[in-house]
Amino acid sequence: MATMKDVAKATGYSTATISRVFNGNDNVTPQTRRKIFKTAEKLGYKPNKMAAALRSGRSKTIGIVVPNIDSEVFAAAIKSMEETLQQDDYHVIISQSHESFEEEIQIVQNLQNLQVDGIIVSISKQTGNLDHLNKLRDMGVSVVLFDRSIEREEINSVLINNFSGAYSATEHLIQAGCKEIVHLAGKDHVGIFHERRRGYETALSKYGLILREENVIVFDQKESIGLDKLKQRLSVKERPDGIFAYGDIHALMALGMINQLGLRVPHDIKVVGFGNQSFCSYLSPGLSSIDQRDEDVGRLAASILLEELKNPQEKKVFTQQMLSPELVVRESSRM
Amino acid sequence: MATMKDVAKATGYSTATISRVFNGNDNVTPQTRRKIFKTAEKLGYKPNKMAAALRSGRSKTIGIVVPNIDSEVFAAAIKSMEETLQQDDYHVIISQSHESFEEEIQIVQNLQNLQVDGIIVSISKQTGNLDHLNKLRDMGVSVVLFDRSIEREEINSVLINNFSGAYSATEHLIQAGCKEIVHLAGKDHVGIFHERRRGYETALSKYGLILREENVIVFDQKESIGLDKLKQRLSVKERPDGIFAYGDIHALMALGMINQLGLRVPHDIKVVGFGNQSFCSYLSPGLSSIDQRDEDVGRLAASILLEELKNPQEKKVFTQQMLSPELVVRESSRM
DNA sequence: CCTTTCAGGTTAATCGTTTTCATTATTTTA
DNA sequence: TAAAATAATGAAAACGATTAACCTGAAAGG
Repeated sequence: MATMKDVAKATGYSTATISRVFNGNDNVTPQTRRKIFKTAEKLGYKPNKMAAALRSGRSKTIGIVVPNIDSEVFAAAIKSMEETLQQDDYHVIISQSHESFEEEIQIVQNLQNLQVDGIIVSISKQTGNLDHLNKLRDMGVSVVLFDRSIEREEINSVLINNFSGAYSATEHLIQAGCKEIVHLAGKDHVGIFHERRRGYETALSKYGLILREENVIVFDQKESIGLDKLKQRLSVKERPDGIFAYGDIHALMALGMINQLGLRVPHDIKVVGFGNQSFCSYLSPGLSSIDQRDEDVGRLAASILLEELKNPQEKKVFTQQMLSPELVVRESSRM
Repeated sequence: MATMKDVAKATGYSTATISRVFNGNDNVTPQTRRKIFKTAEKLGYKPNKMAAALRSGRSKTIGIVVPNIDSEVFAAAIKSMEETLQQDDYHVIISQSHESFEEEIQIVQNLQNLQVDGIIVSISKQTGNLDHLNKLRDMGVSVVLFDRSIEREEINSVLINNFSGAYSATEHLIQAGCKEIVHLAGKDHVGIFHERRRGYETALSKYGLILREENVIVFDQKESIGLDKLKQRLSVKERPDGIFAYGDIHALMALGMINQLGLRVPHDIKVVGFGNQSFCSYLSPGLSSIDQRDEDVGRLAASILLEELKNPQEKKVFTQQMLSPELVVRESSRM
């Protein structure tokens, strides 16, 4: 493998000049530049990024930390992050915390040793504080959170407005004529699920509907208890006429149960999910859902990071963006 | 940030010894080891991987190249690769080729400049030859392909047997009583789709069923033409009683159409998909499907890579693994 | 014609490790 | 007990770039 020295020797220039040529726009004559490029090409010279990273302190590498890579949310966000960062010649290193706070801390450590220039993180459900990230930030590594955060922390973040998403979903059901709406809820200690529940509750009260305890069913795809409760709730005489699920998968499970009970969607009961996963549009009836705009989130997070990397990171300045998710109406909730 | 020198100065040992301590089991007294670890801890010393990489030529980094990160197949495979590699202290760099041969070549170049120790690739649909990968291999970088490959190439690879998967899916439909089975097919120039079609055809002929041209419908979720054709095919008097789709999404679309036409699954027509995506089990009726074992594929590909990294890569020796996918039977194809 | 100025280059130190070779201390062997 | 073998450590040269600081020669200004 040819090195800078080889190119220097071959062209008669010094390595400094070679370096300038390969790093863009310093003071070099166009002719010099051309000559150097040509012989570099001929020698098959490619800059060794490790060496550059070591010397300059900038690795041109960004760490991305997510609970899990599989999961449409994170996969889609990572996709657009990679695309955005790659445009500025950054590479992307991926790690999974598996929803464990400890693993997350370990990973952040590792990434620091790897000299990443920045990291983009979606914190684990167990993450109790952001000390590990703040420490990193203090050491000059840019940090951006996405999808999940912790309130009151002064840190760059790109979130979606789970509250407003849930609110519009519920509002939409109400406007479609639903009077008795069930909410399939996530565990309440998870911030985003809590917000979704709040959105549901607020919409109900705004429209003068009564918030009934039995209409909030905590639901998890790994446990059958939620499904049982739903079945019960749908089997009473005055059964609900709308369901807002905190996730598309849960909406899908509800659809199955509805089907089993011989009810028809949307005629007897209307359903809205959350996430707008790709299968929603291929179901029939199509499942209405809240689009989380994962790719937008990813792109934005990456842009904020790039911005901070370009400009001398002024202390204590941080960006918080909250995207509004969009309701996508399909047949499952039509009047 | 503390460096090796700092630890050396603080302990009185030389950097060589520090290095030995941090790289495991060379000749160092347990006491020395302990002392060094202790002061290293105190100083907050962490080895700089960039420097180590530069000096040793080993970056402890593996590049993963996939067409797209979102897509359950790749996301799941990447997930288990990351988990496997991380156990041996390797990091994972991800790039997307967007199904473009040119991008793929570019990426492989980049990864080489990054001094990755190995790469795991799922080639793009456009990739016509493996010159770029063979070149890399010749330069001492380990290469493993997964999910997709090119016939007759002598290169490490982990694939699933698309033929046998499709065969068992079709066979299963036949054994469930289907006499007239439609195959929703992918474009035939894509290797894996071609194999699936072959599996379908072979099963038919094995069981003495006639292969009718009108029963093979090329289908793409982005075009409506396939769906139209399917509708037509299902609207005739002697309509098909089974559908084997080359993807779960396509099966899902078929289910929608079946629903629309007032037919019942599995009573009037049975359906099997391919991929066993997570939504399959939450549908009702549950969608039978071929499980591609993405996580196994990922884990295996990573293991093969690790193996090769450990042992001096003997030339011209390569491993090819073909996993058999498994049929998962659900209600959509019950008798 | 002499001094500035500045574009275009060069020199050489440096980033933080790994690793070869040499050195010293310790144990084994004959 | 001397010689040989072994174990534990050290000195210093890489690895391949970046970059601060320093040159040089020619154009420009007076």
